[in-house]
Amino acid sequence: MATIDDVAKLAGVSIATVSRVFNNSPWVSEKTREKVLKAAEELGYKPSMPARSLAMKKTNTIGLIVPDISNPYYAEVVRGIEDVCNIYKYNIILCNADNKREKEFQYIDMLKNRWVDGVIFHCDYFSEEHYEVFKNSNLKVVLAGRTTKFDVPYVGIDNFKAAYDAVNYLISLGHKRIGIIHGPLDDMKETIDSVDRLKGYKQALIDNGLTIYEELIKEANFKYKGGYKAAMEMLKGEITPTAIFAISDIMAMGAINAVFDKGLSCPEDVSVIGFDNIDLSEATRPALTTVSQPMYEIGAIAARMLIKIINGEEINNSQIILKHKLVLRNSVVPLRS
Amino acid sequence: MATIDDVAKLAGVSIATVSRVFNNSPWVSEKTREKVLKAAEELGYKPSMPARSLAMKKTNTIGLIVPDISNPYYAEVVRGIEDVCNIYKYNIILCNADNKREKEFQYIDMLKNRWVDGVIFHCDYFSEEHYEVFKNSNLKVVLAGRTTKFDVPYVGIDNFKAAYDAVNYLISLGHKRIGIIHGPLDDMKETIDSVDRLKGYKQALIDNGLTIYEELIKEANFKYKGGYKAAMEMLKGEITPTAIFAISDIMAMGAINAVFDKGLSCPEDVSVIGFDNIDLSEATRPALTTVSQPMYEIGAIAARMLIKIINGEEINNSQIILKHKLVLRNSVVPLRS
DNA sequence: AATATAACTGTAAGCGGTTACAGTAAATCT
DNA sequence: AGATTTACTGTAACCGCTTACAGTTATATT
Repeated sequence: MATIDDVAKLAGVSIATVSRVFNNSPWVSEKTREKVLKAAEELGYKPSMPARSLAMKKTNTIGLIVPDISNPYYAEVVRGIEDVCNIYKYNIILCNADNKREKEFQYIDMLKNRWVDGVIFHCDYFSEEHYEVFKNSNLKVVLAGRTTKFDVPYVGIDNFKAAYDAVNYLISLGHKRIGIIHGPLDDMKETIDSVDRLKGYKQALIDNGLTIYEELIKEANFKYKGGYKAAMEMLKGEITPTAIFAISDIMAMGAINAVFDKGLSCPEDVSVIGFDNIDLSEATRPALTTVSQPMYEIGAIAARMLIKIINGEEINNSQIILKHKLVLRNSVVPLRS
Repeated sequence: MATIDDVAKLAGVSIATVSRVFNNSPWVSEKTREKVLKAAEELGYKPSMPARSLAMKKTNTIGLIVPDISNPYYAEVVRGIEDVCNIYKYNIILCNADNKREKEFQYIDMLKNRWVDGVIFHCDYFSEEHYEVFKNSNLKVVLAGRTTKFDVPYVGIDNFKAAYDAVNYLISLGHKRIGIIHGPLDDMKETIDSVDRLKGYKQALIDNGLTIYEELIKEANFKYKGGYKAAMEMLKGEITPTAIFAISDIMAMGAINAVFDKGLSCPEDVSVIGFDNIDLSEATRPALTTVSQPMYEIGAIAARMLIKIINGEEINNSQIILKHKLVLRNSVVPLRS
C-alpha cells in the first residue's frame, strides 16, 4: 500500500502538503493540489485510518452493542443506525452481547481500547454498574430502545403506557380475563421492558376494576417457542383467558398457534395482541393486532444524537420518548356476549 | 487515558518492558511483570488498538458486507460469524450494502483504508469486477453463502441441487403442476441463488418428463409481500399449481397466506415448500416444509476460514459446499387423486 | 525601495505502541 | 578466575499520519 511519503515523493512536495490536500485545507494552491491528487491517483493512495486515528484521536467508528442480532426487532433498529452512520461517514463495530451481562462489559472494554468515538447501547437493563463504567471511561454513549433514571442520553418508548394502552383496548372490547406473556423480569427493576409492560398491564386492569389473576401471568423468553408454551399452559389452566397480550410479536405468533393447537380459534375464542410490529406481524393468520414501536427511528435518532454528542454540538433534549401506537389488524375482536 | 509511558514511569521500567508484559513475551522476570501489571491496574491502562494496529499492521478486525441485515437469513449467518470472531478476538465492522453494487464497492474501499485483516463478503453475485477489486487490493476475502467460478474461497451450498431436490420431492408426491416463486435474476448469471434454484427447478421437471409452464414461474423480491403477490397472481392464472416452491421461507409464508386468501387451503389444495429454514418456518400454520440451509455454519465456517487465511495457515479446501436438507413439516402433502 | 502582508510550503514533533539491537548483570562453564 | 552463556532490560527507530511553527516567495502598502 502506498503511503503518504510515496505520494509526497512522486508529487515533489512534503508530506504535510499531501496531508493538507486530503484534509481539504484551504491553504494549498490549485496547482499543488492537482499534482498531489494526480500522484495519489497514480499510486492508488488512500489515507490509512489507523494512522489517522492515532494522530487525531478520532476513529470515526462507533460501537453498537445489542443483545441478539437475529431478533427481528434489533435487526430493524440496526438498520436505522446503519443508515445514519453511513451518511455521516461513521462505521459500526457490531457487538452481539448474547443477552449476557459479562459479555456486555467485555465489549465495552474492547470498544474503549479501540478508541471508538461513541457507543450505542441496547441492553435489557441499564444498571448502576453500567452507569459507572461509562462515566469512568468517559465513553460517549446513548441508549437505544431503553430508558433509564440515570443521566444518560436515550431514545426509547414508554413501555408502561404502551402496555397500558394495549390492555385498555382489550378491556374496551369487553375482555375481562386477559392473560399476559411477558419476558424475564430480573428482580422487577424499572426500565426493563418486561417489568414496565407488566406494570402497565396490571395498572390497566386495576384502573378498570378488574381482577388480576396470577394464573394468567406467564413468563417466557421472547422467542416463538416460549410464547407458544406459555400460552399453552395458560389455556390449560382453570381460569382461561379470552384475550392474551404477548409483549413481543414473535411470542404472539406462538400464542396464536397455541390457541389453534388447543382446538380453539383466534380471534373468535381468544384474541391475541402483540408488541413491536415487526415486518412479519402481518403474515400471521389472523394478521396480528399489535403495539407498534418505531424501531427504525429508535436506531436512526439514537445514531444522530450520538454523532451530535461526538461533535460537541448542543443537544436540547437528550432523553427522548418516541410514540408507540396501536396497529389494528385481525387477531383481536370484541368479546362475544 | 493512561498511556504506555505513564505505566512505564510508574513501574520504573522502560516502555519496551511494558509492551513485553502486555504481549506475553517470555523474556520478562516475574518480579518486573508484577510491577508492571500493578502499575497498569492502578492507572487503568489498556493498550490502544489504533496505535498497536499502526505498529503491527494488524487490526484484529474483519469487515462484513451483507445485503440486508434485517433479513432473518443474514441475521443468522452473522450470528455464526460473530461467535467465532469472538473466540479469536476479532471484531466486526458491519456493512449493510442494501443490495446495491455501488455501496458494496464503497464499503470495500473503506475497509481497505481501515486495514481490516480480511472481509467476509455476502453478495448476490460475485462478479469479475469484484474479483479484480479484491485481487488488486490484496484484501483477504471469503464469500459466505455464495459460490463463484473465480479462485476465491467460499462456503455455500449447492443451490441447483437443493432446488432440484425440493422439486423432485414434490414430483415424487404426484405433483405435476408446480409453480416457483424466485428472486431477481440479474441476467441469468450463474452462482446467483435465484438463477441456480430456478435452473434446478426446471431440470427436475425436465428429468421427470413434466411440462414447464411459464405461467407458473413468478419473480418476487425475497420479501413476505412479494411472495404473497406472486402466489396470488399464479393462483389467478389459467393453469393453477398444485404445489408452489418459494425460494425463501418468507416468500413461502406469503404464498401460504395467498392460498388461504384465495379461498383454497394449504396443503390440501396447494402444497407449499420454502427455502432456508429460518426460525419462524415452524411458526406458520401449516408448519412449513422447507429446504434447510445451515446458515449459522455458513457464517461460522467462513469466519474460521478467513481467520486461518489471515494467520497464513494452510487451507486444504477453500471452496466448501455445505449440505442442504429437506425438512418435512406440514405444508406439503401428496397430490390427492 | 523598503516593508508589511498574504499565500503557500516544509520541518519536525508528536500520537501510542512494537521490536531489532545493544547492553548489563548474574549464572555457568572451563 | 576469566570466558561464555543466559536472562533480562533499555534505547531508539519506526508504523503513517496531523499540525504547530517556521520559513519562503510573491504581492500589496507606504
